[in-house]
This record gives sequence, C-alpha cells and structure tokens, in this order.
Amino acid sequence: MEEEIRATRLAKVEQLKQLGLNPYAYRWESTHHAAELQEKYADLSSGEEVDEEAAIAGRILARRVFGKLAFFTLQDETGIIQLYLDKNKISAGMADLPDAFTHLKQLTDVGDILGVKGTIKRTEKGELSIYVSQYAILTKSLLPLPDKWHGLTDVAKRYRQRYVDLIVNPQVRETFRRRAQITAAIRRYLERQGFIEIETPVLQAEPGGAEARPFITYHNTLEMELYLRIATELHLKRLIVGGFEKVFELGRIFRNEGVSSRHNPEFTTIEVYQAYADYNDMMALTENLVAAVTQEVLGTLKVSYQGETIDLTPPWRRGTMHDLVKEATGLDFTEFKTLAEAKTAAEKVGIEELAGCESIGKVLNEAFEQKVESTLMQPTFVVDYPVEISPLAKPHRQKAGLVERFELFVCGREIANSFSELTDPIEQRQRLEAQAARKAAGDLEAHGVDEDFLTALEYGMPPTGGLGIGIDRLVMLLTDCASIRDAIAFPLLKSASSFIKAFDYNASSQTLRIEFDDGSIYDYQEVPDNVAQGLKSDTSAGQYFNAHIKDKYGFDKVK
RNA sequence: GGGUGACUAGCGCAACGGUAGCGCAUCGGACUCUUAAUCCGCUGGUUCUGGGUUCGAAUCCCAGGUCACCCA
Repeated sequence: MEEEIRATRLAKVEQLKQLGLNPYAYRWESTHHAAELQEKYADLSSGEEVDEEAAIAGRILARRVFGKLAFFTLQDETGIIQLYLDKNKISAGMADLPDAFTHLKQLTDVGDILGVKGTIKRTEKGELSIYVSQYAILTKSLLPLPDKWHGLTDVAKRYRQRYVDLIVNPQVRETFRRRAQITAAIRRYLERQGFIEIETPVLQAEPGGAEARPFITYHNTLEMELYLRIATELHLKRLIVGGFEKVFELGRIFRNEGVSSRHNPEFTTIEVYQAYADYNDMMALTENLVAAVTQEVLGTLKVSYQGETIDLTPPWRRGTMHDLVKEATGLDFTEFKTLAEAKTAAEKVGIEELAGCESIGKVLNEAFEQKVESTLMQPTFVVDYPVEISPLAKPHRQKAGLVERFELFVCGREIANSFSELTDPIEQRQRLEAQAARKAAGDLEAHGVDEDFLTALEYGMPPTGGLGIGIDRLVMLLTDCASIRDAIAFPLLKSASSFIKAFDYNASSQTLRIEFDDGSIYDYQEVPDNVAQGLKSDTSAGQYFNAHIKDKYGFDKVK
C-alpha cells in the first residue's frame, strides 16, 4: 500500500513537471511565520479580512477540500495556520497558470511543502487564515504521514524516524528547542563569568578521567588503536596547567555501556575548571549556573518533573555522604574500624552486592546508592566522598580518608559531580597506578596511566575546582522527559535485524560467505566443515546462524 | 545480565483454534466557511522472523529479533 501511495505521488511529480512546475523548488521568500500571524491578528474578529499581504511556507498537515473552496492546515516551525483557498481568488492571482486551483486540489497531498501568498482573513467560523492568491508546491512528499488523529505513538518508530515524530508531535520540537536554549544559556552564563570554551580531542590514545569502558577505533595510516573519549577532564586540566584560569567544554563523550531509559552510549557533558578555586566555589557556581539557566529558559525556578514539583531556588540542601547514609540506614560509617565490620552491618540493613567491595569507602558508596540516591528528589549536594571512589580529587583538608568532592542529585539522579582537583603529581601517580593495576587484573572500566597528564601535573597545576554536569539529565529535568531518549534527538538504537538470503561455503579456505536480505555480504573465516553443514541442514538458517556462527567466528564485510 | 509485556494494512486498533476486520489516510465521484469536514463508491495484508503441533494457526508450543517497563 505504501508503495502504491508512493507511485501515485511520483505520478503527481511527473504531472507537476509537465505543467512546467518544479516539484522540488529552489527557494521561497516568506514574510511571516505562523505563530507571528496568530499573535498579531489574535483580536481580528470572525469574518473580517485585512488587506495585508503575507507570504508563508510550511508543510500541509490537513486538507479539507470542497468543490471550489478548500481549507489546508499549514505547519511551519512556529506553529500552524489555515489556508483559505478560494478558486476565484487563485484563478485571478495566478492567471498565467490555467486551472491553478484544480491542480492544487489534485496534485497536493498531506505532507507536501507549500508556499503561499495572500491576505489575512479570519473565517466566519473563527479560524485565522491566509486568503491565498498564489501558491507554489515547494517539495512534493512521497510518503504518507501518520494518522492525523492518533498520530505516531509507536515509541521505537518515534526514535528511529525522529523526523516524522517532529512533524506530527509539536511538543517534541519544543523539547529540542528548549534543549538548545539550555546549552546556549549555559555557555552565555559561563562566558559572562570569564570562562572560555576550548575543544579537546575525542580520539585519544589512552582514555581517562572516568571509570568506564571506552569505544575502540582504529587509525589506518598511523596504524594505531584509538579510543573515543570517556571524559574531557584530563585535557581541560592540561589547559589549566598551561595558564588558562577558567575553561570549559560542552560536548559529547562516549561510554561503551548498556542502553536504557537513563543511559545513551554517547551523551553530552559540560566540564568546567577554575584555577584557584575549590569545591565550595564550584558548589556555588553549580547552584548559580543551574538556577540562572532555569530561570532564563523556563521563567521560574519551580520545575514540574513527572508530576513532582522541584524547587531549584538556592541555596540547596547540603549533606555529607556519611550523614545521609546514617539518616537513611542508622549506620554510622565513621565508627567502623574494619571492612568486615562494615559489611556485616550493611548486610543487616539490607544492602546487597557487597562481595566486590574491597574497602569501607566502597561499602559506604553501595549503601548510599542503594538506600539514599533515589530518595533525593529536591536538589541536594552530597559532599565529602571516600577517596577509594574518587581517584582525581584532593584529600579532604580536615577529614581523613575522604576527599573534597560533591555530587548534585535531583529527582534521584546524579546531575553534577565536582571536586577540589588533585594537584599533587606524586599522589596522582599512585592513584592512577593503582587503577592501572586493576586494569591489568581485568577491570574493563579501569585505565592505564596517562603519563603525559602526570608530566603536566609535574610542571605544576594551580589549585583548581572542577565540575561536570550531565547535560542530557539536566535537559530531562527541564523538559519533563522521563527517558533520556526523549531528550536526545537521535538516540542510539539497535539496528533492525536482517535475514540470511543465501550462503556459500568454500571448504578449502573454510570461508563461509553469507548474504543478508539487506544486500550486505560477509565472509566468516575459519568456519569448520560441520558448522557449515549444520547451517545447510538446519530448518532455520537464521536461527542456526545466531546460535552457532554469529559472534563466534571472525568476519570480513565484503559488501 | 534477569524478569514481564507488546509486535496484525501507511497510522491507530479488533479478531484469542475455523472466511483477517474497523476507523483514519490513500484512490474515484459530489460539494464555496471547513477544522477528526460530510456523503457515495473502491482499493489495500509475508498477522515481526524461522520452525513445530493441528484437518486447520494472527491465535497454542519452541527458538530468534526489535521495542517498552521493572530489576541488577
């Protein structure tokens, strides 16, 4: 059916060409946008006309055609406006094109991009309209839009075909407009404070600055493996060493992790570094930045998120990790002398998965994550973290075993992370080497020592406060999105599966060539005879492939 | 990684072991104030994929895929 609709519309493309019209025009000059006209003529009463010329362009969202009169609903970026299409007026306005009105009726479809010129008129039924005298079909659409009443509700399709989602769901456009306002407001705020944005490399020989699995890629002519950055931290700190005092970068980082409603493998963060500042300064900066941006974008500090009202008016609550855990569980982690003691006490109050915790600090962190995190709805600064989970933070100036670090939680989610940055190159080396040892022992989230970063620290980094904010999560909060996928225009999705169309086995080279229905061809190497025979004899080649070949043999993509 | 559920026409949905249907859109016709226009008529299907059970499968079973939600 879709093919038939497409064929019909392609035929209309031909008809337009034969009329000497270009179904894929070059440009159009508008004088107004829909929302602008709706606002300007809000007080125009029904049945009244204004003799003001307006030119506008947009997508046809609905068509209501009568014999010699038609109403179209046109949508541009700002909103919708009705077109009042009267045969007599169009015939007069487009005398050089005979039957212009009939062509409009017969050759346009919902989805086409149309430009019109005319005057302003509010119809007798009260709908503000453009009383069209001339039109041009600017782009012919070949594919049907979703049902005008039910719209597009299939979540997967909304993400895979975001352009359709944007066409039919105006609130989605509003989300991404607001996202742009948020990032622009953040940059403006920081620039007003004297920060400058410097871009640091995405491709790195040694990823660092966070504990996460990286994506691996390969540079052909240099013949080296490279990693996509998992944080911008280490390079921004090099800039502080270099003499910049206030730097930031708002950009994409990549972590090779699972996908969920809260995680996308590529996501946006901002990291901010300020020389001669500590985490107290960064706490003030965080509060002021988020409040200023929220006020600017939303016009209020009381944000509605998933039915809950979040009040971002500073100052925000502050509590140490120890106090918050004590409050939630009754456990005072300052009293534990041994790891075993801490684990036993934690297990008693229902904290699980403690097997991998090799220090009291990690047990404390588990307790926090399991019992406290999700309860922090209103903005809360959690301060003073165990050193074991904070390899880049400076030791606390009063409390032994802790570092000067805070995280900001809103709606049970971490939004920001900040420390008084570690500037002692010797201690930094020890912490990175400890991590490198874990990497050697098989921890995929640990990384090797970035020697160049340590060299930079040895030249001397001034005392520095650092701050990272998860932009996607902040956008979710300020746009009331339940899923991170609603806050990212094109979230990563698994590719739709493909089926085996044909296969061929070369016994002498042990190469199994498989052709998929999408046209791609792969050669699987070193596939034993019996496996290839199994593929041939199994009732379902696809099923056999998934179970016995996919992920089990190396392959080359032939096509 | 584990659990639960969903997947049927372009879109939204029904049929729950016995002829795959409805609304909108599409296509043809009528119509100069509609806005889910209306009226008349006609189309359109690999029921996610592959197996199995059965005289017969959208429906039951097995495996796989994608998505959503929950848990880790």
